[in-house]
Amino acid sequence: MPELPEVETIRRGLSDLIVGRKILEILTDSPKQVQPSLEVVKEAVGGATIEKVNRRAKILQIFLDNGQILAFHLKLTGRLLVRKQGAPKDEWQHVVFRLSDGLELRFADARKFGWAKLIGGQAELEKLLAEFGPEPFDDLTQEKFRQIVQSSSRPIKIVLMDQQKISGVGNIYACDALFLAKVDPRRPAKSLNPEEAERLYQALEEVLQRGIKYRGASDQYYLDARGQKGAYQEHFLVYGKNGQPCPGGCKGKVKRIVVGGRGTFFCPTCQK
DNA sequence: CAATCAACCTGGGTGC
DNA sequence: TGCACCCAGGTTGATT
Repeated sequence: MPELPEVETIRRGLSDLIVGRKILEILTDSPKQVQPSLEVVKEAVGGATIEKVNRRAKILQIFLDNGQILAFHLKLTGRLLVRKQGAPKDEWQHVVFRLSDGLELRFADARKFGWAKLIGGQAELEKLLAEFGPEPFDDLTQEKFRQIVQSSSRPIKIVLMDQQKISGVGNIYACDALFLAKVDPRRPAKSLNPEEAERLYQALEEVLQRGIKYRGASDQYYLDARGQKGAYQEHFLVYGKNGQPCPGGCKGKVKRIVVGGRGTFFCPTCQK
């Protein structure tokens, strides 16, 4: 999916484009993706005005003036696009929120794994978000990171991507952070010494920051709220670079292995 | 408790 | 062209 940098880029776009607009109607050909049900959501959000757009972990939240919240998870291939009414239909467009001022918020999703969920209020939202670990750039301090790393014997890459331990990190940024920190993705997390843990913490924040700076990675499906591609894919360190020369200049090649069932890219020479 | 795997669905790429 | 097969930014739930 969209990982933290992609979801954050979408959030910023949505914040600029849809705050202050009213939701008029919802149209869908994929009602399963609208929860708890299309009827309930239609009833709850119809006529409500959008007040703000937040992000926590990989979840976007659209706050409405009636106290309810629309939460979205884009999973692997979800897009949230703001278009003018009448603009050409978007690829894989499945849920359309008709807005005031002739706009539409379109939820497109090739694989239909993503969802839009109605949240009744602040308490329910907090309950949903409580299952996520600390947020990079916020409450994920270096000290907290070190504790998380020390408390698991699972492969470090799995721990980085475990949303209950740390929020927002997916496959791309986990691979690149581990390369930047020169840590082998298969290492048991608790085997990292304090110096390695600190290096990985810095590397993680660095690659996430780059992701945001380049407005996300448009490997295949990701687009921002305006339908624009990001550019981080042009700056991948090792992600997707199987067989290519190590970007660290060690004369080795990037290798693809499987860790926890996910394709994992790393340099066996540089990453110890 | 941890590891593994299937499932949710669809599309793109590759090789025969 | 067709078809089989593999891979995919995520997460959940069942099984071992």
